[in-house]
Amino acid sequence: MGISSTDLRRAGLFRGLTGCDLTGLLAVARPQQAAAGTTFFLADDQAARCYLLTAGYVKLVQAGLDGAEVVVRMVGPGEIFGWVAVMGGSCYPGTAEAVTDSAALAWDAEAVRRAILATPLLGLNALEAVGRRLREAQDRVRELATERAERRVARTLLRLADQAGTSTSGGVEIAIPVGRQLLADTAGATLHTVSRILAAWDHQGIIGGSRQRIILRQPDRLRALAEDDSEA
Amino acid sequence: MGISSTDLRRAGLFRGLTGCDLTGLLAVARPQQAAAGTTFFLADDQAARCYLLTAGYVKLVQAGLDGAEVVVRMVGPGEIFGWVAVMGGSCYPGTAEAVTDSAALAWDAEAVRRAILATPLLGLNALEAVGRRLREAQDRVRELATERAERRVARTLLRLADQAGTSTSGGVEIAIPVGRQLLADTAGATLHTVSRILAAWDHQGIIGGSRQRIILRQPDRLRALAEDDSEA
DNA sequence: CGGTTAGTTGACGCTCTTCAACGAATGTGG
DNA sequence: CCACATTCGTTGAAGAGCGTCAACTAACCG
Repeated sequence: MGISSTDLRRAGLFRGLTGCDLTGLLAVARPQQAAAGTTFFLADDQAARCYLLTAGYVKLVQAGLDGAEVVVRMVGPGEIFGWVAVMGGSCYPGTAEAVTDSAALAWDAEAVRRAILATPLLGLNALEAVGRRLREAQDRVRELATERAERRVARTLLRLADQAGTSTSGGVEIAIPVGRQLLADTAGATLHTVSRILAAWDHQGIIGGSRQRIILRQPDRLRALAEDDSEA
Repeated sequence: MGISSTDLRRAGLFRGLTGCDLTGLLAVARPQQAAAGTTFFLADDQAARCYLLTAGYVKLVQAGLDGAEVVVRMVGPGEIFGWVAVMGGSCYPGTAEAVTDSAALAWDAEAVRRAILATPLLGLNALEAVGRRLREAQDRVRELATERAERRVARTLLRLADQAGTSTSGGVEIAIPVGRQLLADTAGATLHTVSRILAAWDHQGIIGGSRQRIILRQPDRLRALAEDDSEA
């Protein structure tokens, strides 16, 4: 079950690259695994490698001064992580912890620099990927600054569904084990607030699920909560 | 008062480029001005150009659903803006409004793509610049999610001082006209909360200044407020 | 000197956090 | 298969922070 070049081509990062380029990149990549709960790297580690997630889900977590955790990003298959610190030659700003059993390809910082210099299109693609993430981060800044918890949680659920949703008969199920704490750390709220909000939505039939599992039964109503100015 | 290649070289974006590359880039750049209060581009405009600020200060603003504004970033001389939207071929996510009279160099989206393909190092530099932005944005996400208003305002002031501070006898003066509203939009708070916080600091001699002008009289105490877990 | 913009300050109340206790689901070892 | 510890989730009550409303003062500008 090796990783083929066609797998790689599917990742946006490698769009437009020649087969030759891809095999060259594969040759210097190191496969790496992380079981659920373990990490690819820790915050403040010297950034030595950057990653392309091939399977599983990884959360990038930053710790606040008082121990509060914030999920900066959820990474899904085909997405890259750890690139920013590597390009800047600094330390990783957060910890990359596998939420499910995960697999990734890792490249050394120097190998990536060489690859971009040799294949400028790769740099262009990376720039686009990092740019998209910058945009997402800026959107979250706006949301945290202006919107209230309920709406942020709604958005968080929709994003997760977008990233890891599988359509079932009863609605869209999020294929990642999502606990209240994780949701809270992602939405910028406390476990308690999230629990209350979800309980209310559950009673209204908007969502369902059980421990660590969430099903969006009425995504439209969630979308309304996330975007509308008035209530439903 | 044209812009020389040495000016450009000072901007991190062009580090390591040859004089030949630089003159080529200069040849396709269009100088553009914006008086204080006017804009380089508006949110939801089709992203046609990206910019390198050569003089002045520009704020990138996103508007929330209810009309609340959030300052996503303050841009100073030598920094680039508008790149993310251009690379993604999408619309600008926010408005770029000059806070002081400003000047910039603008490049067409296609020219930038060509330049990066021709000069991969430029792509590498851009990737690093965008990466730094991403990191800053993620830091702000963490701050907004975990810290309270007072600390966020302290950080905002320190950042502004870092970016546009001039040392004077009485302390570090921020060389940008900073109103309470701007500060609030940047820190993620309301005008009123900011006013109260600054009034308190003023009484304690931590800061000073007058209308639209702020002087950090005791930057160390501000730093303590921004970073320490306990109070002063 | 009026008009306008920027800033201050008080009172009130809504969200959300905090503190605390409880209930429910999962896994483990006997 | 059942007692057990552990993790996860729920729910109530109290209070803090900060947003909102409102009124007022001070500075700037023709």
